[in-house]
Amino acid sequence: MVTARLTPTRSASGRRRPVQRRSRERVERILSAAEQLVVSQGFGALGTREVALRADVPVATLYQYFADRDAIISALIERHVTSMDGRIAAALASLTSYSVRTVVETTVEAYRAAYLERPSYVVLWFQGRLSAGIAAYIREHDERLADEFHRFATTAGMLRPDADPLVLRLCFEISDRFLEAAYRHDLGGDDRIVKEGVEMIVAHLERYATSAGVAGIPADEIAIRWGVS
Amino acid sequence: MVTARLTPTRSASGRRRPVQRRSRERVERILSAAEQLVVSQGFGALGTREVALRADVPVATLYQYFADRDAIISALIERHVTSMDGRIAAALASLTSYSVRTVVETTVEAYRAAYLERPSYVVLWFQGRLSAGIAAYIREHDERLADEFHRFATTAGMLRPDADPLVLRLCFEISDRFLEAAYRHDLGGDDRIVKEGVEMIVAHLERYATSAGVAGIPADEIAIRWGVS
Amino acid sequence: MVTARLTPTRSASGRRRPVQRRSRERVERILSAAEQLVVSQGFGALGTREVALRADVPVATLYQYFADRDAIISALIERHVTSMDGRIAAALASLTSYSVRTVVETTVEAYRAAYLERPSYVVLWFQGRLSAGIAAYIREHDERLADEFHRFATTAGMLRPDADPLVLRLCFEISDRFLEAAYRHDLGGDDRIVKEGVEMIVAHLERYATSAGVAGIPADEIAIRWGVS
Amino acid sequence: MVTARLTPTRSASGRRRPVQRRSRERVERILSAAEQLVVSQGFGALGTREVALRADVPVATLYQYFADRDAIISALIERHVTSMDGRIAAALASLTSYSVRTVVETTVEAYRAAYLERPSYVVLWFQGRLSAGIAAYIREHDERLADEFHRFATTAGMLRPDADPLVLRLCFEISDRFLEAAYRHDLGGDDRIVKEGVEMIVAHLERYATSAGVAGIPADEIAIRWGVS
DNA sequence: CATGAATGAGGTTTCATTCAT
DNA sequence: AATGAATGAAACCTCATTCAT
Repeated sequence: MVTARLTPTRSASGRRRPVQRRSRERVERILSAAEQLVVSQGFGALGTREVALRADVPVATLYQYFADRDAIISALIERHVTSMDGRIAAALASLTSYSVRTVVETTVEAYRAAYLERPSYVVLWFQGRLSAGIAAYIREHDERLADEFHRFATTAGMLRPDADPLVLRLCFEISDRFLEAAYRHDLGGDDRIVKEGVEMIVAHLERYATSAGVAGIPADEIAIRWGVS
Repeated sequence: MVTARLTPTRSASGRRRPVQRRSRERVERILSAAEQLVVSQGFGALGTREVALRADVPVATLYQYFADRDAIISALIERHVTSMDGRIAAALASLTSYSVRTVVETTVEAYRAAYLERPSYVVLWFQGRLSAGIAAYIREHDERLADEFHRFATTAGMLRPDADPLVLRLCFEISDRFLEAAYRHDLGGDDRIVKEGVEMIVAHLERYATSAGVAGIPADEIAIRWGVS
Repeated sequence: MVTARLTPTRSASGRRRPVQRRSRERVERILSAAEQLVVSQGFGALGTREVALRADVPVATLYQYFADRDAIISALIERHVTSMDGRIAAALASLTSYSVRTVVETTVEAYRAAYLERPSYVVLWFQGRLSAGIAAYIREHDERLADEFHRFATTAGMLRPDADPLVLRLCFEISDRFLEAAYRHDLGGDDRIVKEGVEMIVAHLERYATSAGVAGIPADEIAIRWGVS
Repeated sequence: MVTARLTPTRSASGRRRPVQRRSRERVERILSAAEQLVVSQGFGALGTREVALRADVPVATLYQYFADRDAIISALIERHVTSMDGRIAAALASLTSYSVRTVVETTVEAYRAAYLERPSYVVLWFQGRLSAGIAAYIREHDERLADEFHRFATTAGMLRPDADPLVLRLCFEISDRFLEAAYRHDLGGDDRIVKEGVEMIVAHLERYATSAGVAGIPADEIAIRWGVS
């Protein structure tokens, strides 16, 4: 875990101190190097020596910022998760009409935009999930996100009140997978696969939707807003 | 890759030579040890030393049967794939009526039966997919299987002739995933997840099905048989 | 070695400068932390990081007060030696009658009192003796102390003038050892071992003693005083 | 701990197999290197890298013979202890008359002979005693040896039956120490120190001796023999 | 004077693989 | 064919120390 002192604090004068800026840059460089490595060689290749080499810092310096090798992986994942959550929240908040289809499509679009910007995402997401603690972290996050969707969709009246949260969790799992498949061979993402996947998800969710949830609910008629936690 | 000499060849006399039988047993022991290890400790723990220890053979002896560590993993996967393919073929061959639903359900049931017998499957399948060459192997196999399904289903008249093979490939991907989700926390497989997943796949495939493919075609009306390759 | 600036010097005004007082406190804190560490974890655990942590000063700050890690150990030992010498001097100065037995017993008692107050002593003494320079320092000190005893005892007429200084040095060595043995398992010191040891030393020294040295010489008949160096 | 297979076993033909001889030589080389290192630089310098360098084997090879760094230290100590015990037993077995003095002098002579042959002994003995498990091992060994002496001496009628075993333990401790002192500066051992030390021990033990134990008991009048365990 | 940050050097251990027999 | 022994390469991590501020 990145140590707290790296969180951007401002000195009394209001300027960031250069030392802190340098630290920040280094953490960035290290994480970028790690990401690059994971993406090109797989998670197994993420060794301290290699990361340090690519980040152009001495190995010992890694330990200034990260407790151990796992902490680097954690930070990598965390960074992605946070970024992803932000993108989804922003995308959903800007919708004017909420239907199962618009919500699903918008969410998928948010992922696609992220993938476009950072192709490392898929690799991180899929391979990171395997090792011990990380797996738990990602899974919990995904389930939390799915449950948030469930709460939002039922409260907003898109899904019937008795819709099982498990359904949404499954939809997240499956979306993960078709997205992975879509981006596996094609850095831009195979449009046909995405389209098929979205149809599958939308069709499935509409089984649990209210008629308003199918037709769409104007944003101003919804009391609850996404991500206003 | 298992070295060629292990493929069951018969000596001039027509009897297997005892040495070969011993070799065969050893390969089995090694692969079983490897599988046991992967399942209990994860793929990272599959080291030559450990495998040899559990198989009760000297480490150096591994190299009599396998070119290198990766070859052990490959053989492990290959063994599973072959076993899985056989199970699916047998299950489908015994159907009396072929519909999208019965074919999907039967296939999924075949997987479930295999998982029940060999819980190692999920681990092997999901974690093995990560490292380099293995990933390619599994993916190719899955695509070949999906394409075989496509050929079978269109030839048999279950799917419309213009159904995109890609649709079936996607269904395989997604089935993989909901099965993984179902078996992740529950060694017996979460029935609700499996049911949801099957419904999603069936509903999606029926979009591309003929009416006969939805209703079911008697086995004796189908010219082509599954697995008679 | 503690840097010179820490020797209590007075500024021109005759008052200690507050900065120096702070330094002094810090040195104390550092040494206490080091001692605590050595006693609880052994000498091997005396690392800069750990000492700094326990002393609650930044690691780099250690180097304001000590040239390097060894200097901390040296200071630790020095502090003990000085304290020990003071205790012995005080104890001996208060004797009213000087005989081989009273001197030995009093000296041993002084050690015991010190051990009682600072159980760290044994650890410091025995383990510290190993590394390079420290060993020499302690040995020299012990020999100087033994020689001082020799000078005192012969001048005072307790030992015969021709008694070999080597005998006293040996007695110091051996006392060290039986004390270590006595305190090894027993924080209070095993009385039986101490008693045996004292008897052994006294008996041995009396071989070289004058008859007055065995019987005891009143303090006011002795021209030389201990510790008036 | 050296693995069992290194114990000199003979093959069916009665010849040592060359492979085993080579292993044996390597273990010797490693232990000698370690010993040399400990003696010249102290125990702290006993690092795997350094030992391997001096033994002229790759670092990884150390782990063929020793489980870890500590195992090397253990083997070093064990080797010395075994050798020492043998020497003492041999020396005592050859005595024709047993008195407190002859037994003490003979034992000390055995130590001296060992020191002469292997000057590393003192260092090993004294410094090894500090780290964790080794300390316990040596101490226990010493106490066992002392108790064996006690049993032998009381059974043989040299010491009074009520002599406290603790007395002998203390004598061992102290002998250790005066020997250390004697050999500290002088590779041949300072004769005067040894002489003083022996006198001190003999004098002390004679306090607990029978008159026969002082005068000497002919070997053939003693039922029990040393080291015939 | 004080210190956060940086780092070269080294620590021990494991690994997959090869080779001599 | 079988294997005990050997090993280069790399793994992660810690340490005492210095330096720029």
